Amino acid sequence: MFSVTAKDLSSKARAGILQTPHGEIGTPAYIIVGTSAEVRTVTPEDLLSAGTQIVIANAYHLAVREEHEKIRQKGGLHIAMGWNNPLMTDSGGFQVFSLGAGRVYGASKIGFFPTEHNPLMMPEKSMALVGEEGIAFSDRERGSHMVLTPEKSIRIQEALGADIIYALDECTSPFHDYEYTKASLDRTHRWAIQCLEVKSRKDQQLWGIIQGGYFRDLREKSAYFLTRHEFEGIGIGGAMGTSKQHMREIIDWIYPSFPKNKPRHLLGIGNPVDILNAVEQGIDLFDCVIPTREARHGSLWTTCGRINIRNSRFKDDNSKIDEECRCATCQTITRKQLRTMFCDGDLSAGRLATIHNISFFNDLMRKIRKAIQDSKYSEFKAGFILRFREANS
RNA sequence: GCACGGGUGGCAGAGCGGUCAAAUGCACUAGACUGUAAAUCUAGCGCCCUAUGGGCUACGCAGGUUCGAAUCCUGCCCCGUGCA
Repeated sequence: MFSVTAKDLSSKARAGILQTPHGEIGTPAYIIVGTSAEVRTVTPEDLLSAGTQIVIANAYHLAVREEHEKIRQKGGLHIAMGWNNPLMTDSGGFQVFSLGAGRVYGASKIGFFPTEHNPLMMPEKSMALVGEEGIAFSDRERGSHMVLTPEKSIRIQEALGADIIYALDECTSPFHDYEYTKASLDRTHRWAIQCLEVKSRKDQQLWGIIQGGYFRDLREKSAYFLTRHEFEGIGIGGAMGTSKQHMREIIDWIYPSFPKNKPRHLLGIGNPVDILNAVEQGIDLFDCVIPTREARHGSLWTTCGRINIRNSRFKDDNSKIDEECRCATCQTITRKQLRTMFCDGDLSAGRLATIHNISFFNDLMRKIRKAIQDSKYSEFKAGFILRFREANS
């Protein structure tokens, strides 16, 4: 199912091929996020022409309004989305964080947290409550309520029918102390086993997720545990500490447990620099909302750094968004034109920006693969970052 | 001509004696966004300074009342509606 095809000589970076019933994925790869069975603003044709290899949708968001049943009746996610290429679904475990601590404190997976607050002391503000059996989600505004158990998550993901599915986990946050994170980790492991036991479709790969926050022994324990069960791929999830250095350490801690022949997915990461660093640490897969969300918000990624296309300095800029980019957007429109569209509230601006950003990230991964195959990864990385940051500052 | 109603920051539109450099929305200027409750959110938006504070000029124009006026009074100039 996964094979390494090339290794960089001066780092842990590797290139490989991940096989699925809907096609192969060359790794390192970027998984484009399509939470609700669509990548916002963009068509499957757009995705393909932007070099997309694989898309990830979300079990919670598709099940909270019973959408997964309709998708099952249609014949599955591939058909419902019009995407006859590799697909992945997330279990819903991340929503413990995003609808809990993330929502209550506006926190993200990496970075500063106001540690004087502890979401455990304010459970009424959270939309996700965790118990031994599973997660209880409630949305008072929308009046929705649902319970996600390991088995339920698998059933939903089997109804959706993605090529790769995830075991239900609990994504903790840096708010949680060692004791909580440890208890949560043991629970996530029990859930992971339940998912393995309950899984019935043979055409889907089940992957497990390493948790443990920024606690070395917990991360090592989790990595050891998960890699010794029959998961076909390994996700690295949860709180990544409060700095990029912490994330780096976490990956280093768990690296010794990684089986060489299984793909490693750093969930929810990230931006180009994070990716370049993590690839060097042996990571194969990434996914993040950055390309799509930021595109809709007017942030465009280029080889010379990120730009906000709405800035007035692009008012008369007749150059391409990125001179090196070959995406459909860059072939047809200038910075000035795209800015005008954004400022006019033209909805197709979001689509054009999304096409470009997706293309940029897919292209970055393509270059990374090439550099690894040529065993010039460190050189490539240094050159890319130099240019990326130089022009951006 | 008479009678009402109204003239507020780039625009729309609150305020109707002090807490008003003036609500709110739009526009504008920046910023944020890392397993998507995000086509969203945050901040700034009269001028100047020794800038989590201080000064100056402002609510059609010109006067007046008052300790104090965008807010009250008088005249003038515009705009809308009705009646001649």
